[in-house]
Amino acid sequence: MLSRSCIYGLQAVLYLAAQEGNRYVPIRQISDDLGLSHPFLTKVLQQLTRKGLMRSLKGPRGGVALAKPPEAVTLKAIIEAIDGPTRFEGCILGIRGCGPDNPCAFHARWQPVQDEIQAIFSETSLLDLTTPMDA
Amino acid sequence: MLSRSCIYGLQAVLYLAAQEGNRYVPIRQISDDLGLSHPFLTKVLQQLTRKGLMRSLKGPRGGVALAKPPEAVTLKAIIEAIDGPTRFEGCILGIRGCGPDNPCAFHARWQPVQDEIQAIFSETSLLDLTTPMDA
DNA sequence: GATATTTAAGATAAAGGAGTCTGAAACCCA
DNA sequence: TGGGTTTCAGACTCCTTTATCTTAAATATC
Repeated sequence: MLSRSCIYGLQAVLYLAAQEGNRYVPIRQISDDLGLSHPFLTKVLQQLTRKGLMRSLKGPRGGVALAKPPEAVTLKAIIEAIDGPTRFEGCILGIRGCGPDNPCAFHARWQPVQDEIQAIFSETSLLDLTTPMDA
Repeated sequence: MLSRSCIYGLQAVLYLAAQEGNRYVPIRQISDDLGLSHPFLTKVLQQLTRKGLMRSLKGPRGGVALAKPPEAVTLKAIIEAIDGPTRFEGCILGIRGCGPDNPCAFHARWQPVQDEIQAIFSETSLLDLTTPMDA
């Protein structure tokens, strides 16, 4: 449903959001703590850095950090930066020409679910996932 | 979200469900009408035949047909036959150890959406998609 | 029975994602 | 200034999915 790259990226930014302060954290520390491949996670996080979602610093005491406060970063922003914008858009059955003008048979039933998926990713910030829900 | 194989399979069974009667339809006719690759669609439909969701007949006037009436076949059955059962299950963030006992931070928010996705695929039959919704 | 038609099955090829490796660049610290 | 640390960039490998090709098997029609 989400690519592995995307899952790694989300886990990493949630890890960063849970850190005290906003200091640089080495990718090695993140990959070790989350049990992910270090070279591959590095590749994924480079995408986030290039898109301006993270800052990075080379050298000792370097690493990666969030570019914005956790409440200003949505899951959607991370997902789109890694998987691209088309992940949850378009006709799920891939029917040619299906759209608002010419909806396929499944369109009316699926649209509400699709809207809900989009909404939950758009509205959930990293902060939401680092504080208890019943707060 | 769904594999291409799965999308092809769904389009094909919906095509069959929309046919008058339940006669055999050549895969070539389906692939031509839907604009899909014939050899690849053949491979996909073979999986459905092996799983008992379709019947097939070789030779002239042969082809494929639904094994059961359209109201007895759910989208879920098709999806599981092609993509396997794990498509919409498990933690969407791939967090280790996430489950009902030890839910991750996103679990409570995502679960209702996941349940809804499962429900719509389980409850929608091929017949539902060949008759107008407001019937 | 002969022939044309259609699916079945297996091997094979192409493409993309996942993952690794190496060297370079930047940076801190002594 | 020198050395160790860490990200960056690119090339490279591996695996799964997608797609094609070829041959065999089955069947209707003549």
